[in-house]
Amino acid sequence: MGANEAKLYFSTELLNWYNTHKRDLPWRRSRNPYYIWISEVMLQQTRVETVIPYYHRFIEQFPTVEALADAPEEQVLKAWEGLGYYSRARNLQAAVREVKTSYGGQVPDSKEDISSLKGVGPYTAGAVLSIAYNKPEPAVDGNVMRVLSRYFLLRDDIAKPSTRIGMEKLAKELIPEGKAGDFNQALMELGATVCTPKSPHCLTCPVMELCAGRLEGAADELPVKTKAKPPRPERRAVAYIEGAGTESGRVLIRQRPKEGLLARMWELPHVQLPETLQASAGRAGADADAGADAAAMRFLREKLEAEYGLLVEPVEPMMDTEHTFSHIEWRMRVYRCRFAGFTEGAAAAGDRGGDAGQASGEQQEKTTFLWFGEEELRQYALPNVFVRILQQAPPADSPKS
DNA sequence: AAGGCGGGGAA
DNA sequence: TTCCCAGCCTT
Repeated sequence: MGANEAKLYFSTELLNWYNTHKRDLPWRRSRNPYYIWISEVMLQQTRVETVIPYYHRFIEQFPTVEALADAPEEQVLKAWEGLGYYSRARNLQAAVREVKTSYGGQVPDSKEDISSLKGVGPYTAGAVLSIAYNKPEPAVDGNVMRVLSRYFLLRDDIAKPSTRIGMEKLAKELIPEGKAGDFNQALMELGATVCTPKSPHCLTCPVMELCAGRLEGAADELPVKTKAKPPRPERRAVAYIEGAGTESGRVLIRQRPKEGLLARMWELPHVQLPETLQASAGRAGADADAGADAAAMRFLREKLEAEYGLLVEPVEPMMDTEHTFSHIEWRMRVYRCRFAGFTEGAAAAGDRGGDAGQASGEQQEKTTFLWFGEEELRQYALPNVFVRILQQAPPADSPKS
């Protein structure tokens, strides 16, 4: 069996299989390059089932390049709330604005032009070019690398950039004449539904007869991929600050800095506890933690005042929760706090949000605080971990039992 | 080349 | 629990 024969068999059978087995996905009902692009960005590191509702809402809210380009960033971030990797949303809008101003609103159809857009890497460029324009460009993602690793018995570490380059070369050779869009999608579809990471469904695979990985009994060990480092744990004390008087029923939130983790998202104020306070905070309500809670509450109060001129009086622990990022694990304890104002020099939080100057760090950007209630729910984007806390926390004005 | 950057579903 | 998902960007 020659190598070329195995390749032709692979492409032919895969394409035939796709034509009868492809899922009916929203973005497959359109050839609009803008819609394809939106879907591809949302699908980066995110599952199809998760993306579908976001996709519908997003194209309804921003139906054209122009609509997204002209929208306030706050609104775009809100539409992305819960999807994660929020730089995708900011990069997408920046790129769409570039398309509006430099490309007359038309999504570029050349590799060079589309690759110059923010957030458009090798995969997304190939996906849009092939699916929307049927250009013979490879679109190599995790699915494709897994499928090719198994079928061609490639033991290269797919975590290495050099491996992806090789896969792209191979994938491009496999594209049947005039069928780039369908073939690339077929490759990913096979990886998503048949050639799965664990226990692949080889018996229903359209190319199992010549799959070198299966014939070698190595399908389960492929692809080779170096393990990621485990996330580093961080203990954090969160301030659940209830409003009083005209702000009754609301909770104080702040906006994160414009760069870095969860950039420009809103959240409950929180501080990382120093190592000396990290060890003991573990189980809410346990007597043994009373001292640790007292120390954590004191640290929380002092830190918020020093950093933001925010005066609070922590009252008691409310709940514990964890949130794991790719590289950090937040172990959080939420403390109910009484609001006691801002120090002189730090503007009070108002309906429109007030700037609170930071006592330390002359070059740091100012932090905006505001009272978050029912009316603000639709406007401000919060990471899921804080949405969960707010949902579980009892209403601020409800009597405690 | 390595690390930052979310969140959730599947096994 | 562990893995990894239709990846990209910065250093």
